[in-house]
Amino acid sequence: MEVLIHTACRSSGLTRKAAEYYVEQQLVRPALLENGYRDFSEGDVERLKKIGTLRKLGLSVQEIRAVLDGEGALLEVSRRRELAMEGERSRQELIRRLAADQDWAWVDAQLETLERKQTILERLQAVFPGYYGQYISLHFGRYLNEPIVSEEQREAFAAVTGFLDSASFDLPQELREYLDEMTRQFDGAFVADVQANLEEAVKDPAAYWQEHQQTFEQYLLLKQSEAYQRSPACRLTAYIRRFNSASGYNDVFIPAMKRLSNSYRAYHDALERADRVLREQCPNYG
Amino acid sequence: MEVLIHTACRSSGLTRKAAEYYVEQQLVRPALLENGYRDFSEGDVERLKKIGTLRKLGLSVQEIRAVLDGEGALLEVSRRRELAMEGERSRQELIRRLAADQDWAWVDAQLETLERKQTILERLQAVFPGYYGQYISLHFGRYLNEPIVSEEQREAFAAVTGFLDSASFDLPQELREYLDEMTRQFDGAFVADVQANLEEAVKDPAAYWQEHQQTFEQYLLLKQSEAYQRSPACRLTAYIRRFNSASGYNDVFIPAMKRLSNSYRAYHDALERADRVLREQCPNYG
DNA sequence: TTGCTCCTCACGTCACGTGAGGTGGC
DNA sequence: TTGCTCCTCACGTCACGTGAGGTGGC
Repeated sequence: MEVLIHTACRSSGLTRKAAEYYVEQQLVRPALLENGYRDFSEGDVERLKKIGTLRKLGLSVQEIRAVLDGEGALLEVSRRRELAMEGERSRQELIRRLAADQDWAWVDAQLETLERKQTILERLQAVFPGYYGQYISLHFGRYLNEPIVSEEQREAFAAVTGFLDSASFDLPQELREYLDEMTRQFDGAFVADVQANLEEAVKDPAAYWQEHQQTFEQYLLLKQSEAYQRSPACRLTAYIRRFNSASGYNDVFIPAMKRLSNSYRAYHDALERADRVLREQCPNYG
Repeated sequence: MEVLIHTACRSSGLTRKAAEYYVEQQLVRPALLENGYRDFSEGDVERLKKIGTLRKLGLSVQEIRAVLDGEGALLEVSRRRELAMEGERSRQELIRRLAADQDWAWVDAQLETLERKQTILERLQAVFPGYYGQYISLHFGRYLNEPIVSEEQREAFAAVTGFLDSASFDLPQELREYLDEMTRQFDGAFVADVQANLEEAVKDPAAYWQEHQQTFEQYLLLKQSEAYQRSPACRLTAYIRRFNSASGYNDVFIPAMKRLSNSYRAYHDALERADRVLREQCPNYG
């Protein structure tokens, strides 16, 4: 029995025009009968249902296309939207402020800072895939809320975006999957936690070392084990290390970030001090 | 000296096409020179700047029109967007869940609930103005996360939207301003606070009464003072009381909410019990 | 033949961007 | 006259909604 468009729409919950549009966009490809009528298979109707759900969730037809023929796509969509919503939240806050005190100049300045931040975070997410990219952009996002006041900062911003536009972090498939697996639980709360921990460590590295000495030593021991040497974790670390030194991440991106953002410079300097302390306390650390 | 479009754009930060569009939409009305060229006054350029800012904040041209010729409009925009973002957040959460466990049917059910909730909240905000509307919709929003399973609930939903579509809460200008003033600090955190307080009171009204007896008694005393009787607060309370009994709020809306949402019924029953207890403890309460 | 479904255009939406083609000013 | 600015169409965008006009099936 043929399933014509009316029936297909009733069982998928779409309108006729919507279904026709998805057919035109080749999201579904119903069979064509001799008289020109479309015949929707059961699979077609299932696809229409999913399309409807994804549209209600706010995905574009392009995004739906990607989701329907690849699992991982939904994750990338989710990351992009998370970033967009972050921007929306900031803008909403600015609207409230503007309504309260009518300070147009201040709002303009904030908007400019916000736009720079979003530019950098978008590119970071484009370079670093999956949850790892999300982690990276949450990490740097914290230091991108300052206005640009000097020429040096303007130049640093150009250097940052220049680097990010040309960088490519192409993990081999196997490591990409491993990384996705490892970072699956990197949501906002988790990252905030890591960040807090890191800040504590950086602030008073000696005390942190005292408290977590055991954990550290176990970790270093693990790193020297043969099992670790053969593990994907080890290959991933090696890949990232190579990327950092070969791509310009260490020599171009990080220095530019330090020039762009005072708070990032402060953080990074503290990190380096902490690193030196750890090396002193723990000779086989590096 | 005339200011032609190129100059006006440079000093407002817009593109020529954007500025032309705003002129076409009558957001600015530059003078027309004999040769057909547009001449932008200083005021026009100021308006263009503001338009640019508001567009970057995400307002539509319609909304900008309202903001440019009435102060309060920005507040209404802010409320609408707050509601929309609330929906966005929920949808984002659903995307994450879908990516994690692929449970399409569950997501569909959540989307349906979400849509009903948004429908009701939108109308609530349309009926009740300003921060007061925001408070009301935050209050009821908490009880609108349940799926519809029975016919009675379906009917109750229709009754709720029917009521909200026809209700009108037109405060006299003077009371409207007073209400806006009073509720200016009703943000999310404040409402959560009030809600928590209320829940505590409702759970164990006797204990709550013990603890806050003084405050209550002062409040009741105040209400009997002559100053209060002449205050806008008193007139506002009277207006709301009249609205509640005359519009169908008490007789249609609240009963329908109780049929629609189990959690609201539970809350409301507890509230009534608490009310009875208070009346017993405190004879001149009602 | 009558109603109902199906089909394919065509036009509108929103805030512009991207030209094209023509005129004014120096 | 040359180059630059100004003007006003016209068309495209995204995911459909709203018809219009014509055909197929019972």
